[in-house]
Amino acid sequence: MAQEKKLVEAITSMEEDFAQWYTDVVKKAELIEYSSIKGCMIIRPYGYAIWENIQKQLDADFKATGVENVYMPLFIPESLLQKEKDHVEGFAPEVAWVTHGGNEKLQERLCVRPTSETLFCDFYSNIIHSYRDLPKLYNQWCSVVRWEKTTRPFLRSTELLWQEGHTAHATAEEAEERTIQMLNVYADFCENVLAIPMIKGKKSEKERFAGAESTYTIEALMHDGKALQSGTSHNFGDGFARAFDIQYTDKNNKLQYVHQTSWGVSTRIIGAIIMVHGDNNGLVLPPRIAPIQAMIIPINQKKEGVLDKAYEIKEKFSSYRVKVDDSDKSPGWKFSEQEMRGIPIRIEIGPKDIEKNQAVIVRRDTREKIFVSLDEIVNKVDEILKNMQADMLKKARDHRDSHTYVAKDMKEFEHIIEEKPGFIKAMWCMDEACEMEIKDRTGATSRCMPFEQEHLDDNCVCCGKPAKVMAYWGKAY
RNA sequence: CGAGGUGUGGCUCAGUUUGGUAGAGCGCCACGUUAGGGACGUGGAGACCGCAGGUUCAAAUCCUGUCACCUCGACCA
Repeated sequence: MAQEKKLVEAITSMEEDFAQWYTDVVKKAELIEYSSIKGCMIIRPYGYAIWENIQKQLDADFKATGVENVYMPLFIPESLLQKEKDHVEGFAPEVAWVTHGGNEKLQERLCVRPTSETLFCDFYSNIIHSYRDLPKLYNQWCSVVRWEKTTRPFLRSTELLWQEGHTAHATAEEAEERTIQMLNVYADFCENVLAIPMIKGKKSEKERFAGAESTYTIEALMHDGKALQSGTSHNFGDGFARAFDIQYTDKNNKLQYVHQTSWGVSTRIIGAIIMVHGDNNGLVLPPRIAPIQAMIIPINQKKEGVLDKAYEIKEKFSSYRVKVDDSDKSPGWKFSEQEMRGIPIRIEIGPKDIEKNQAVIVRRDTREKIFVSLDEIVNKVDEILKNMQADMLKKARDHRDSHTYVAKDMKEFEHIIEEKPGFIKAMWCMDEACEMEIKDRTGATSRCMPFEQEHLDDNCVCCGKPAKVMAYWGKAY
């Protein structure tokens, strides 16, 4: 990486300033434009196309498990938000309030939804009466607003696009099953489509969602060694049902509370794609999510026949997302542009190639140049896209694994945090005091208690008392 | 919300110390020549210097206030 020749001067190198690198990539790849409202970004066509691909594939995954889409209101009356105590306390500091309609002051303030649990609960309390009405498996694609103090494109914005699934079940077991099922849907999607390996696990009490009985998470490691919570799935038990009075009559004619779940991923996941796969020349998109999978770049396109050949090649790729860059820029410009935007494959076609009935294919991630006969180009591109998808996941996994450390006492823990950014695996007594102390001393938070447990030691990394669990720790976005 | 920093054509910045009425590079537009890693020439458009007051004959420059953005903390998905 360090000795790699830097071709795009417009992007600050990661090693120099990771935060600036991120901002440069986001801007130069034309994913977003800053708007005049703090924390609200304009998602440009290329950035939105990535989100649309995420939506398309995740939505199909949800529906395959029986989920249906709905749409809930943007506003929540204050009284409704107040119904579940923990929930309000968790979200009240960061909600935006509507106080006036036109010039009239409202009788009751409305909050712009920071999340829609309360709306779904209110809705469910009206439509669920019998065990025959269960389960309810609803999801909505929408945006929510959280008045954040510090914001960054995709990672933390005031308004964010996401999906929130909300389900209601007859039994606790069924709710727990659904919670884990959706977490797996997310993790599989991230690995298979986004080429981002995830640590699946349970959040500590402290990190748990406001109002939830348990929160599960998928955690990814970014290139700079910081962790990113990339999706969550919550089991609410019957807490919300009791607060909102969501009851049904069971087979024995007894009144029961429903058990609920909610789960979401947001545009934040785009931040993960950038920070896991990107390099000093810009974005690198996994082929399965890339809005453009291959860009055909004609060389000397004014020369007769070159552009025609480029379009002719494009025609061969009807089932792929392929474009021709026929703009009036120089080839070098187009190369840089293709790299900044993370387009997985570049197909160069010029007079010399046409003579030999070939094209030059260049992989975005490895920059490998491959000369291929035009007769075999579709198969070759297909093969490269598949390899690239697999290689990117492997590379990300290797990076994560080589940046995951074990700490057995606080001295080790502090040393690792100082010297080697990444995940730290450490045993924990599950006492919140230790969690707080670790945060105070190192800045690291508990990321999750992974499903895949390991016994590293008998004692808690912090207090030395008997440990109950192995947890992942790290500095997080 | 605390500490520090920055606001000047679309972008990056010079000019501010010592007030005299705004400059460069890139980008943009037109024409021509080019074309295998951000091409070149010629011509052109584009800024009431973040905003609001104040001092002064005169303010990008000095004073007061305010807003926005960035970095680092605290808080949070």
